[in-house]
This record gives sequence, structure tokens and C-alpha cells, in this order.
Amino acid sequence: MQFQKDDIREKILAAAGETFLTQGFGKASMREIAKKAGISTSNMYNYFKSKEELFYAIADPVFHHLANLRKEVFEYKANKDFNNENFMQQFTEFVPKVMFEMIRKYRKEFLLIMDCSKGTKYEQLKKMMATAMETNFTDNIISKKKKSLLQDSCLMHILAMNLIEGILEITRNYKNDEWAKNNIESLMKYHIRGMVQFFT
Amino acid sequence: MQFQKDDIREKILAAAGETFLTQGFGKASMREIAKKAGISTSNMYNYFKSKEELFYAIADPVFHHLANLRKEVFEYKANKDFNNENFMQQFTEFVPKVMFEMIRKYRKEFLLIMDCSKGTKYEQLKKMMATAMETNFTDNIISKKKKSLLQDSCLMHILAMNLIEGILEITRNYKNDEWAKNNIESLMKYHIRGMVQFFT
Amino acid sequence: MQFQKDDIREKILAAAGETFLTQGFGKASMREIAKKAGISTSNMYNYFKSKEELFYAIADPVFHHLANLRKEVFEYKANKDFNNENFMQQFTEFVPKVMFEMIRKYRKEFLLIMDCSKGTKYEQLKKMMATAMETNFTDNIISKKKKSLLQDSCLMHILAMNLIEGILEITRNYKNDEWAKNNIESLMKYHIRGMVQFFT
Amino acid sequence: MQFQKDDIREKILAAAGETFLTQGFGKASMREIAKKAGISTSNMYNYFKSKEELFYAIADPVFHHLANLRKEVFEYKANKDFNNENFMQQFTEFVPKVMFEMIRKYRKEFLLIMDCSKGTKYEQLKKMMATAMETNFTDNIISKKKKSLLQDSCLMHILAMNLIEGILEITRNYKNDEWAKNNIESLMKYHIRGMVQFFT
DNA sequence: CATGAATGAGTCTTCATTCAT
DNA sequence: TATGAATGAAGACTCATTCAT
Repeated sequence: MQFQKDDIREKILAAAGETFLTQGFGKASMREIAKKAGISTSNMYNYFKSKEELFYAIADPVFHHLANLRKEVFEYKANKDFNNENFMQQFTEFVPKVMFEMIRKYRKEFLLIMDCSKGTKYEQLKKMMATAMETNFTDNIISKKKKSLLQDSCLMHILAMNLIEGILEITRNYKNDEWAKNNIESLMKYHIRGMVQFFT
Repeated sequence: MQFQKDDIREKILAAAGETFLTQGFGKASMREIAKKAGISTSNMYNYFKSKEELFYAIADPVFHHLANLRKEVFEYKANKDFNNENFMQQFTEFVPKVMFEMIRKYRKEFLLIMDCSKGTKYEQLKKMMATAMETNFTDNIISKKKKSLLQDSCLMHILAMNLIEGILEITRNYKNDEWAKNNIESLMKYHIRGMVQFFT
Repeated sequence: MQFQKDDIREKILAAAGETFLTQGFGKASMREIAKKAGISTSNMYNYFKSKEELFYAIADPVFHHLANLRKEVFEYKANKDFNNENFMQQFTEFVPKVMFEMIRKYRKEFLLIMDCSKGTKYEQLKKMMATAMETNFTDNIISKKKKSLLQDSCLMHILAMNLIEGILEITRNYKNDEWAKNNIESLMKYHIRGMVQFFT
Repeated sequence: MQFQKDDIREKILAAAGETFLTQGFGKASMREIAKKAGISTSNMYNYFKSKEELFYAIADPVFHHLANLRKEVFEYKANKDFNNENFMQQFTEFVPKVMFEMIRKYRKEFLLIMDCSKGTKYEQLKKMMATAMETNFTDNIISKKKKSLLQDSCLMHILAMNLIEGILEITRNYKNDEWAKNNIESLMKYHIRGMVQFFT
């Protein structure tokens, strides 16, 4: 297997990325990917042993990157004497920065894992991320007085979701680094400021 | 005879709704729907003459409802001496109300048409609604001074999208009328207030 | 069964004739016939117990007519002191006349049984008629000297076929009685004269 | 590998030819063809990407051959100082020769394209050829005096059709080259002589 | 008499995957 | 390594026909 040609591997990955992105994992066909890559369908199986594995070859890196980000965020939290103030700082400085870097590195892959993964093990990732964020928000932003206000509400969940979807939309319409950076910052600022005013 | 027929028709519609909702239009199979409905695949074609028609039998009503809502919103606007104040009123009173009623009536159908319609004529509906909303916001909320701030930004687009996704999330997690009503109101309030503070 | 409504029966027959004629027996569908007739598919089975029977309901009359014609021609032959002279008379006067009358009465049906009967018991009728004609020609026209000329030839067979196809083409393009009569006569004259000159 | 492939390809083509010939394009089924060829239905699609393409793989060569023949006939005409005399020569010498060669090369294919092509783009070919021939005849054979005789008649059309059907019948019953050659010549002679005597 | 309901077998075609070369 | 060959399962949909009402 170590004799695989890297250029072909790259061609397959590129073709697959494109195809998964437009058709979704389920509707994408190995044939189409092979045609786009300019090789035979069967040859793809020398590089990736199934459609799913091919998908993971693209999606896993972002996944691990995202997992690491999560850790970093927690560490950031642990290292500071955490309070509302530096929470806001985290979400208006640190998070936008790492998000931007993530997008920069994994634009297509991020969209893939979040929007086109139905039928794979990452199907639920968006929802899980939203839930994690939601917990984070609920624990850190909301004053005890206002917590009752959220009883049974899913607003926090929605806002977390919205943040993610916002990042996704920026990723989808990406123009250049500057543009992306600014939009991410605005988006985070918008939501964090909104939450603070709404819930504290 | 009539009884039977309606009975089965409903069963098909229910099975189809469920299947489209979980698999999406493209991946949903007539076989699976038939099996869920407890009839033979071929018999479905006595009720709906194609997979697409079956989808539209479910989706068309919401679509027309949404189209009417759009008209109502425009009329609301036309009837008032329109300014920022009653714009906010519209989006914190009128819009939540009609949205709530829509969801109440068309819960599954709304999710269907917005999230599971790839491959049908409604594929682009969400994007189109977001664009319409965006225009509405941009024209009515943003002060001229701040307009330059949005140059090249897609924040407004994202916020419109977020509103829609928010409604969708509420619809997905629907618990009861009260719950839905409150969440919609909070969501609208959150976003409208946020925009006003951000852009005026 | 004697309670069947004649008008519906006629409607079915008309619709079936039209459909068989354009699609052929094999490709014609009971559904389409029913739709054309304005009744339900299942109701057709109250009138004709299968697609084949429906076909025969249209085709049988022509078939029997054609069978009778054959007998008549033989009788004509038997009644005359038969020789080349009155053979030609038969084919330039008697045959055109009965052919014309046949077409007049059974235009669509004749085309049906000859051209659209693949899959039914009349599949071979055209070939059989040609063979019969061929025998007739060979026995009556060809001088013994020239018979050797036809050894192994299928020209006579072709000419018989041509006569039939010619009648069919006239039937297909039928304009009015006068037109049909003239064309049939010309066609017969052309072929009989041709054969005589060629083979005697 | 190459051997195998061509082998199977030929088997498919043979099976398809046979099936199309007996069932017609419309009624022929890929299943039956596959079974006859001794392979799985799906495997056929590795060789021909649709039923239509499979048909054309057989039919196109004859079509192009026929198109070329047409050109040749026209050139023959253009090169000669054209008159009734060499028109007859063309149809008693040149045309039989090329027809014979065509049949020799494309026996099955010719029958296929003329008789079994309903549902394909060649559906109308026979009719078109007949019409072309008819024009040719009408322009070259018929004296002005007799032209009126043909007013409204379709006899010329029938004769053109008859010539084609005659060739088809010879093709159907083909025994050997000698036999075919003789029959074609007789047929052409018969018709051309007949027309001349009839219409000049 | 008339019909909608029902179906199993069949239509063409695509799928992901395996195998021999 | 690379590929054409091969396949069974599945895709949407149509068919002639039967049956209960």
C-alpha cells in the first residue's frame, strides 16, 4: 500500500470532496468521483477501501482539529480565573481567532463534516457541538435570576446552533481571509453581546 | 370504499412524511414508504403518481401558506406609516404570531420543505426566504452611517438565515403550543433587538 | 353479460382500435385504452376478459371477411373454365372490387390485423396470405417454360407481398372511396400486367 | 483481457440483434438479451450504456452505409447526361449492385433498422427512403402526358415502398449471394420495366 | 354495471463493491 | 498499480389482471 501514488490519492480526495459537497454522502456515487478523478472506479478501492472510508479520509482531520479546539477552549477556561468578563473575551477574541484558522485550513472539510455527513458516523456532529456550546453558554453567561427565564426554553440551544450555522454560512461564502475574519468577529460579537444583554 | 381509500391515503402520507423527514427526498425510497404504510409499492401509484407528487402532496400546502404569509407581511407594512418603530413591532408581535400559527398547523411539513427538499422544486426555498428577509432588514433597520460597516459583509444574510434556522429548531423540538410561542417570541426579540443595537 | 351497455362497448372498441393501431398490440396498454374510452381499467374486463380478447373483438370480423373472400375467389375460379384470360379478368375486375369493399368496411381493422397483431394469433396472417397468393399466381400465370426461371426465386412471393403491402398503403392513406377504388385498380393492373409480361 | 471483452461484446451484440429482430426495439428486454448473452443484466451496462445505445451500436453502421449509397446514387446521376435510358440503366445495373453489396454486409442490421426501430430515432427511415425514391421516380420516369394520370394517386409511393419491401423480403429469406443477386435484379427489373410501360 | 384497491412480475437503469488479470 | 468485468440488490415506475364493494 505504500506504493500508492500520492498525486492520484490527491486527485481522488479532491474529486470526492467536490462530489460529497454537492451531493451529500448518500447521493454521491463512487463512479462520479472516479470519473472526476480521471481513474477507474475499481482503482479507488486500492486507495480507500469503501465509500465511507473515503469520506473519513477527508472528514477525520477536521474532526480531530475540532476536538482539539474543544480541549483548547477548556484549557483557556481552566487557566484563567474564569468570570463573565474573560468569558466574553474568550468569545470575542480567542474563539474567533481559532475559528478563523480552522476555516482557513479546512474550509471544504468543515462544510463536509457539518452539512454532508448524513449516513456517516459524523451525522450528529453539528447537533453535538451545538449542545456542548449550549452548556458552555448556560453555565457561564446566564445569571441565576434569569435562569428561570430559560426554564424549558431552547433559546440557548438555538443560539448555539445559530453560531455554528453562521460560521458555516461564512465558510460557504468565503471570499478572502480578511473578509472571513471580519465576519466571524462580527458574528461572535453580535451573539455574545446579545446573550449578555438578554440573560444577565 | 371511500373510508378505506382515505385511510390508506393518510397512511401513505404519514409514512412518506416520516421517511422524507429522516432520509430526505432523494434518499427516501418508495419501497420503504410502502412498507411503512403497509401496502405494496405498486399500490402507492394508485394514490400518487410519482415520488415527486407524493412529496408535493405534503409540501405544497405549507408552501402556499408561506406565500400568503409573505403577502400579509407586505400588507402590514403598506398599511402602516412605516418607520423603525413599527418595524420592530411587526417583528416582535405580528411575525411571531403568524409564525407560531404556521408551525402549529404545519410542523412536519415546514421541516420537510425547508430541510428535506433537495431534488424537488423547493430546493432553494430556504435560501430565497433568507434573501427576502435580508433585504427587508437591510432596508428597514440599518442607519445610513452603519451601512458602510456592512460593506461586503454577509452578517445580515447570516442573521436572516439564523432566524429561519431558529424557527426550524423550535419546530424540530416542539413541545407544546405555549413553549413554541414563547421560544419564537424570544428568538425574534433577541435578533431584532440585536440588530437594532448593532446597526443603528 | 347481456346487460352491457352498447355505447360503452363501442367506446372501448374505438379507443382500443386507435391505440392498437398506433402502439401495436404488445405496446398498447389497457390503461391507455381505458383512459381514452373514459372508463375505469377494471370495467373493461366486464366487457372483454383480456387484452387479447379485446384485440380479437376488433380483428376477428376482418379475419372472417378475409376468409370468405378467399372462398369467393376460389369459387369464382371454379365456376369459370379457368384460363389465363379470365385469371387476369379476375385480378383486374373481381379482386379489386372485393378488396375495395373490404377496405370500405374494415379500414382500421384491416390495418390492425395485418400490421399490429404481433403477439396475437394473427401474427402470421400477412405472411400466410402472401403465400396463398403466391401459389395462386405461380399456378395460373407462369408458363411452363418460364417456371424454371423462377427456380429458387422468391420473386413471386415478393410480388404477392407487394400486392398486399400496396393495399395496406392505400388503406393507410385512404382519402375517399373514389380515390381508393382507382388506386386499387391501378395497383392490381400494374402487378398483374407486370407478371404476365414477365413470366409468360 | 482484450479477448474476453470483445468476446462478450460480440455475444451481447448477437443476442441483441436476435432479440430486437424478433421482438422489436420496444418489446425487447435487456433481461432477455442478457440471458441470451449469458451474462448478468447489469453487466451489459458496462458495454452499452442504454438499450438505445445498444440498438444504435447495431443500427448506425447500416444507416451510414445507406446514407452513403444515397450520395453515390446522386453522383451517378450527376455524372451522366441523364435521361430515361440511363435512368433505367442505373436502376437495373448500378442500384441492384450496391443493394446486393449492402445486404451482403448488413443483412440483419438492415432488417433491424427498417422493421424493428419503432421507438428509436430511425423509426421513420423506411418512410423517408420511400419518399425519396418516389420523388426520384416521379421526376425521371413519368412522361408529362401521364403525370395527370397520377394526380392524387399514391401509386408511385406504393411502388417505391414495394421496392424497399421487396429488398427487405429478399433479405429476410436470404439463401446465398447468387440467390440474392438474382432476386434483387429481377425485382428491380420488374418494377422499373413496369413503371416505364405504365407511365411513359 | 362500475370502480378503486391491490398486487407480483416486469420495465430500464444505477449502485457499491469484488475479482481476475 | 490499474482496470475492465462482473454482480446482486436496489432505484422508480408500469403492466395486465383480480377482487371486494
